[in-house]
Amino acid sequence: MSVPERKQRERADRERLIVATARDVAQQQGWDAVTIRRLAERIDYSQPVLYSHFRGKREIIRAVALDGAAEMATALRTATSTAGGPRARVTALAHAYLDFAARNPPVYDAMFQLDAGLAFAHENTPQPLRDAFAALLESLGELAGDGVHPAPFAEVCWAALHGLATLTRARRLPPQDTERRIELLADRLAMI
Amino acid sequence: MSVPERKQRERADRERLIVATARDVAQQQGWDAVTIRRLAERIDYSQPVLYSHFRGKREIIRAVALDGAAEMATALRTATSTAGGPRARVTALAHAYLDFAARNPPVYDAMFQLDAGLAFAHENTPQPLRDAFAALLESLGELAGDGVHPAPFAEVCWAALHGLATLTRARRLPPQDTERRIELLADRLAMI
DNA sequence: CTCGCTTGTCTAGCGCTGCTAGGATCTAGG
DNA sequence: CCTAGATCCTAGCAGCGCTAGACAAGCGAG
Repeated sequence: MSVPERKQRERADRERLIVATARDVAQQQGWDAVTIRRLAERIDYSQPVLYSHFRGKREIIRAVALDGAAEMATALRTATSTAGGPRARVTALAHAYLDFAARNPPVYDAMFQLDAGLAFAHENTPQPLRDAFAALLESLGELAGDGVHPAPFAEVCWAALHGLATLTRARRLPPQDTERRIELLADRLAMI
Repeated sequence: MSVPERKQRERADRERLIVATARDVAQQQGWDAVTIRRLAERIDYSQPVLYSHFRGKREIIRAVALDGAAEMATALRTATSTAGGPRARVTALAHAYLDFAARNPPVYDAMFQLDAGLAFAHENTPQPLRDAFAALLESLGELAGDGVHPAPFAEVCWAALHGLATLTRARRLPPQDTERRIELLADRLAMI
């Protein structure tokens, strides 16, 4: 292996380490605790090293969001693939979605709430995000019914799931009725 | 008027000025630009004066949220009161809700996104928030249908509206199809 | 009217943040 | 071994939330 190749690989490793550390700190103490200084101390480098990888905190959040999108896409696909009919698929999808949001709040925020310079359904939407949304569309679009455009339909379903996820976590909705809400959503939106 | 009364009134005036200034700055430049220092400079007082009114930034956000909740409640009631049937009422409500969110992003964030120590459906939920949610329930609950609990139903509707509002503003959903999404939501959720 | 006290306000400061300039150090190639 | 360049760190700026302690204004008592 040539020397520049090794250097490049080490650099990529360190970049992954930064992103993983950021995600870890965010998971433990929230995004506010993710400071460049703290990350630098955690990985035993000085601050300017981090700035040589990422332009700022926004770009780190962005990197975490892209990682999370890939994870979520596989989680959704796994959940729907093992379900029987369309009705079971949509509830499985809803459970998987809300479960991911509940288990990884900072990652979910990075993907959908924080300002990480991310735009969806746009020409320069990064691939992992496109893929995660595709995973949603796959299961939801098939339930749109005759004469209903699958895309806006899936968007509304997604919005409902997103609303349930964020309002529950922000303690704007009591968490105990989640199951009933999912069933209700499936009944109405995904009526077969 | 007695002297302590006058002092108390002046103090209340100043408190309203602080909240109004915070809302103004947030509307113009976002919540990140709302710093105690900046607010103090804007109202020509020093920082400790602000801390004599509010324990910190959280409490200021909270005050803005409560103001906004009262505003939203009247906006929703106005919109639904002038609509004819249930179907017209739910679309009017959806439009009013999304309109409020689009016109007052920082206020909406203070109410539903930011950590302002606010909890809904809780014993110590402040009155304006209870009232805003009551305004939502009024119009949405009547569409639940037979054998469906109105409260969870209204919560799901609310979650869908919240999802549309936040995802659109965060540029996760393209804004141009909003009208179609509202119609779709009304068709499915509020089918009569 | 004057004195002491409460109440209100400000100045100054601590520790933290994101971010950057410029110097030190280490490495690879000649 | 010696030099050029890449790499990294020390040190610093401006701004943040928040607070301690100094200071002034206004009140009631004598």
